[in-house]
Order: sequence, then C-alpha cells, then structure tokens
Amino acid sequence: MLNSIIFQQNKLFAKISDRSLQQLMQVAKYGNYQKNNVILTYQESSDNFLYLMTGWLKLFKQSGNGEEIVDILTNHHYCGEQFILPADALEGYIVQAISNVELFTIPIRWLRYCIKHDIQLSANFLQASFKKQQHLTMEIEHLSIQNAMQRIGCFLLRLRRFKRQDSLPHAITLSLPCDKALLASRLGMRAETFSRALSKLCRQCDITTHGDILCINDITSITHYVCQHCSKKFPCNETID
Amino acid sequence: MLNSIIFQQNKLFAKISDRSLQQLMQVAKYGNYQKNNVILTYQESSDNFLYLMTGWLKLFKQSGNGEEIVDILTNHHYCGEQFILPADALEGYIVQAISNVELFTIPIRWLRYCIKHDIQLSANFLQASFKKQQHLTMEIEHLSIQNAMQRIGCFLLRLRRFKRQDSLPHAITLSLPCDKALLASRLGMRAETFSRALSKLCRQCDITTHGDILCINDITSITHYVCQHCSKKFPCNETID
DNA sequence: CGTATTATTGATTTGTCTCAAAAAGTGTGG
DNA sequence: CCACACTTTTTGAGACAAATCAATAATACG
Repeated sequence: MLNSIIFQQNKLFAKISDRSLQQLMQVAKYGNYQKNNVILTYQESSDNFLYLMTGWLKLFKQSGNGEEIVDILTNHHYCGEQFILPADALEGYIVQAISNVELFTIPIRWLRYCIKHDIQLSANFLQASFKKQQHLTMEIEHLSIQNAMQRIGCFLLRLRRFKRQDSLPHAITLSLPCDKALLASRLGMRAETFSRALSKLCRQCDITTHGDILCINDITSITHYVCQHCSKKFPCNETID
Repeated sequence: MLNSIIFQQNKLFAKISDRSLQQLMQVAKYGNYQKNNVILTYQESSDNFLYLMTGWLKLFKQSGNGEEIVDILTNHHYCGEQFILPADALEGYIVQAISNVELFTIPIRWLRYCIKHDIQLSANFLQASFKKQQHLTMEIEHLSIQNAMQRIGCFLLRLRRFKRQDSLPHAITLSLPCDKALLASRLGMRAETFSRALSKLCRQCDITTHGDILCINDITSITHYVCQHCSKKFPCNETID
C-alpha cells in the first residue's frame, strides 16, 4: 500500500478529500519494474491510470512496420487520464519500462468515481490537463520552427533538469535516457538524421561525448543556438517532454 | 442576455447546477461580429473565456515579422480555458473574426468560481480538455507523417462536416473559410507550398476549383490518398481543427 | 569469440522553403 | 465603366534540410 505522503505531495492528489484519499490509496498499486519489462498491455492501459515517479517508460503500439511510439514519459508524468471520462475511438497502448521505474497505477473506474465526487480532485486534473495542452502546443511550435539540431539541443537542455546538482555552473554532464532510435522517433526525425544532427550540434556548441554520456561545456553556446526562435525563453520551465 | 437553451444544449454547460447556470448566464456576453473585427485584445483574451457558436476566427500575436498564428477556431470551438486555473507564463492573444461570427464570452473569474463549486461543470471541462488533447496529439502525428498535399486534403475532408447536406453521395462542394495564406500557416506550410500542393491535389484526386470554391468529385480518391498512413480511419470524427 | 543489436557514414532523392516575378483578383475614385 | 493601386495567388528557379537506401563501424551479449 502506498504511503499517503506520496499521494499528498503530488500535485494531482494534493488537498483532496480524506474520503478520496482513503479510497484511492486502497486501490492504487505501487510498482517497481526493471528495464525492458512490459508494465501494461493494451487492455490494461485503458483500464488504468499510471503515475510515473521515477525512471523512463514508453507507450507504443505494435503495427505492421515496427513500433509506433505514442509517447515517452519520465519523472512525474502520467498517462491514461483520457480514459477517465467517456470518449469514443480511444485506443490503448503497450507500456514498457526503458529504465528501471517506480510508479503506481489506479484502476480507471475508481478514479472516475472519485473525480465525480471530489471537486478538488477534478480541479487538480483539470489544471494538469491544461498544462499538458500547453506542452503539446509547444511541441507543435517546435516541430515547425526548429530544425533537427535545435530539437535535439532543446531536449538536452530539458534533460538537464534531471540532474540534482551541477558541479560547474556552465558545464553539465548528462546521459541519454534510452537508445538513440527511440529518441529520434520522439523528436520526429529518423535515426540517421538524429546521429548526424547530434554530432554536428556537439561540434558546433562545444559538447563532448563518451558513448551516451554527454558533457555540455558551455550552456550559453547551446541555448543561444537552440532557443533563438522559441516563444519561451530559457530556462523554460517545461519538463522533459 | 443569453437563452438558457443555448447553454444547456452545449456539452460544456450541460447538466450544470441551476446556481451555476444562473450565474453564468448573468455574466456571459453574447456577441455578433462582422468579418475582420477585432473581438478581444491581448488583455481581454486572458480575462475571458470565449465560446464560438458559428463562423471562423483567428487567434494571433503581433510580432516583428508579421503575425504569429496561435490557432483558428470554428463552430463549437472555444478558447481561453487555460486562464481558468493559475499557471505561469501564459500569454494572451488577439482574437479577430475572419468571417461573420456568433459567440459568447464569460469573464474568467466567474467561470473559475463556478468550476470550483460545480462538480458537473468541472467534469464537463475536463472531458472537453481531454478531447482537445487528443486532437493536438493527432496534429503532431499529422505534421510528421503527412506531406503538404495530404495535410490540405485532410483539412478539406474535415471541412466537409460543415456542409448540412450533400447532393451527390460522392461529390461535395465546399468553400475555403479564409484566405489561403492563413490556411497555409494553420497547416504548417508556406503560402507558395500550399498553392502548389493544392493544385497538385486537385489534379491527382479529381477536384475542380472555381476561386475558393472546391468540388470534390470523388471522395474515395481523396480519402485513399490522404488517410493512408493516419492512425484514424475515415470518416474520422474530428472537427475541423 | 562470433552473433546480434545499435550507431554512424556515404550517396542520392525528395519535399519544402526561399526569393523573385508575374498573374489574377479586389476595391476606389474619377 | 475604366484606370489605378493594392492585395492575394500562382509560377519559376535554386538552395537546403531531411528522408531514404545501402554499407560499414561500434557496441553489447551469450
């Protein structure tokens, strides 16, 4: 059973009624999964809300020509909320861990019940939903105004937020959360394009690489190149995706 | 003052409490605007929720190099909901009619008050918000898998839904809702690309044109070309944008 | 160590953007 | 109704970014 603190510290479940809290804590399932494990199948994904506490996972659909990536989630992201209220033509997806992950799930029917009876819970979800909308809108903007190098750079800059502490103010070391083909797909480009664009970005903006470990030696240089046309200004408070 | 029927027939305001209904009807402002009129300025847009009953309007920001189009709305679309709940870094936009429009606005502070006290209203907005999210996700998919011709074709097919009745089952006549440069921008391409892609689409899929009036002579042909890679199947129940 | 997976590099093609100019359409006042 | 200016749309030629197809290199793994 989940600790009530975990729930209450979470913006989605903050300040909800004691009754909701009790009910949700009873039905929520905490889980710890190893890299590559399948967490939810198609049917399960549409019957459960999932909140990811730490790690990385991917949502995808199996199709004729390989996997169709639906989304990639990380710390404090969630999925499945679209199944809370009735809507047609919604399909589930496979949820798989791409690193070790810590998460909890809540059966949709319970969440639906609580949301319909707890105004605070409903408002919390509404606020989170507006924020997600903002983020999707930003992604659309990025797809049309940023080139491949800039999209990768933007991703790296947002990845930065996952480092607890940076030794030097202008140098940052970080590691890519998953294989490059998956990242490429997430950023709307081919793996070959990703490879070429990343190496060009590294040459151009003073980033040194050792496998999937990157060291951004000069934040100013990369932000100057990446954020030049974006409507948000660095450091933008967006999460990683 | 607005007729309560208009409110109650509207999914966003269906089944809300009498109290909410009374309050919202008292503060809502009904409006009828001619083409090209500015409806809301930057500040006003972030202080008001807007529901568009009929017509077309655009949201945009004035910037150094011309207008930056934020969105284009039509029948039963709404905007301003992101200002209901506190969030940082949200900017307003100019709202302008691009056809004659019929709409109503509600001061954000009243809507916020009602949403916080009426669970049904909150749930209605939550549901609408999930739907908008779905739509944004589809747009992202389209931007990466559809070429210019397909994006235009997809727009035309969805424009079809605005026709009350079609004389022939396989032939449809429709007129573009606004100038082509604006449509191009909405579809994420240059006006020149739009012009070339539209004429190629017309040649390829048996569409005849007279100015901004288009006649799709063979629905099958265009859907076959446009929808081939989309995850939704025609006729997809998406609204025009 | 060999096999499979993942990543990079190379050569070519495709689609879209860019800049420039011409054409078509719209509106105004004489 | 025409002449004029102005806007919108189309067309053309060239540049460029990314996709594609193919081959090689690096890495992981039993």
